[in-house]
Amino acid sequence: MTQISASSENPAERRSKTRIQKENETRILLAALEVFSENGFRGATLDRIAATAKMSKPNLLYYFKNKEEIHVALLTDLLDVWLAPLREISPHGEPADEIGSYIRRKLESSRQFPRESRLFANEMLAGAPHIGDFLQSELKQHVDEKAAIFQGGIDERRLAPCDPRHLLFAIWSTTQHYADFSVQVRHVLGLQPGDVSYYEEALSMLETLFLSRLVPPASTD
Amino acid sequence: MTQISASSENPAERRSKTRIQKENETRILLAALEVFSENGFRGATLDRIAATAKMSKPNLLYYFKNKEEIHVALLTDLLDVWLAPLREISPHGEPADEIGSYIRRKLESSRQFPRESRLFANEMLAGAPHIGDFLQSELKQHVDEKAAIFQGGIDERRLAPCDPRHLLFAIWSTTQHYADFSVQVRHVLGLQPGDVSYYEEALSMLETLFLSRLVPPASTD
DNA sequence: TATCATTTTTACCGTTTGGTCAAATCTCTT
DNA sequence: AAGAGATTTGACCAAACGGTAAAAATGATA
Repeated sequence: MTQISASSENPAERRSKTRIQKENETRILLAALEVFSENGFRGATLDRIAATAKMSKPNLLYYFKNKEEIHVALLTDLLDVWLAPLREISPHGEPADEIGSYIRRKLESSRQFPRESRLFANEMLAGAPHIGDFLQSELKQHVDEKAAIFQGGIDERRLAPCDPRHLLFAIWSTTQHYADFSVQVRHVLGLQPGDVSYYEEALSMLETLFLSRLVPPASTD
Repeated sequence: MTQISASSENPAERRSKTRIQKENETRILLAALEVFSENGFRGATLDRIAATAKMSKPNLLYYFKNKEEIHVALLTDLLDVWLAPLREISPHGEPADEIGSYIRRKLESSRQFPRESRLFANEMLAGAPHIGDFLQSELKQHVDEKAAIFQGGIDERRLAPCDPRHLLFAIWSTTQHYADFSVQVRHVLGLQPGDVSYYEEALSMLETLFLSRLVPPASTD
């Protein structure tokens, strides 16, 4: 009895992935992340990705049908990573606590996934051609929801009056900066290329800025 | 990778520039700014730059001897723009005032020169292959100098204890975010593509964050 | 171990890319 | 109006690019 095999041309469509397939797709996505995050979509080449993955270009194209499909696969994975810290903001906690833990999660995410962060940044700089829909719908919804939480905190005078969406922008920018602009950070701090020891100072700074206060009240000496 | 240094041969080096030469160089740099800031160095093509400048490619290469020279010319101009707001920080003012006016200058710079900001961001994401030297020397020097001013403010208890260099990072990231991630900002706020009306809200948020305080002291109800 | 599906390689294709060259055109000065 | 120099163009090139086809090699399994 011949088993009805998954009618397939593209390995990605087959029912169950083989060991080799899983390994190679992982290798390709890892290499692609490296290349796309440095050079953006247009600046990346299949040759470089293939070389980074130590694989021939046709072999790579056996697993992904074209350059864009690799990019989309990466972005899809990325959006989950990007949203995860935001999702955890709770409507029940003290606003200040929620902000603090959100900052810690976002900063940790920058440290753990700097290439993902740069991939995202590259997509933004290019005008978000692939994830515009996500930004308009899913992200906006999440932001509106979490902004409402903070607005509640403002109404209760547990937070200073401000636009909570811009508060989120401030958290995003300051935390992502340490991944996206890590070259600048290291050069300015006089650190070696691989050194990421600045993350502790960064957290300290951001906690002072967001949770405590930077400028003390004017003294009346 | 070639770093910035003053050396060229082409018509750019001739004693005095003709009217046409000045006009065309301006047109080229403007077009190149558009293209490089969206796609980065590797993602940009001479064909697109030439098309944007409404000029044939060989004509373009009559004024700049290659792609890299255009990029370097842009970056050189850019660094002045980037540094200008920082230079103005005075050691004589109240730290809070200096921070406030620096934020306003940086934010205004983001509004006025969003493409320059994105060009800079692209260069960072790519690992600063062309301006690594600038970051390590000139920028670091400026930062150390201005950080010392803020450190003085901290010692006098006019600023909360923090690493002033990270304070600068926070200012850079929050202000530049509105230029670099403007697509995201607009999508989240539900604004139209060309709309930059969010800059007023942005300033208000940043003044609250940096100069006032976000989280009020715990009340003792 | 024979068989079949999966994986990899080799050789290639058409297009785009960065860049050159010489001829043609234009502009400015005299 | 002519000549010199500046500018522009069209025709071209080699390399890099995204991608394809088919054969060869490998792996899994009965």
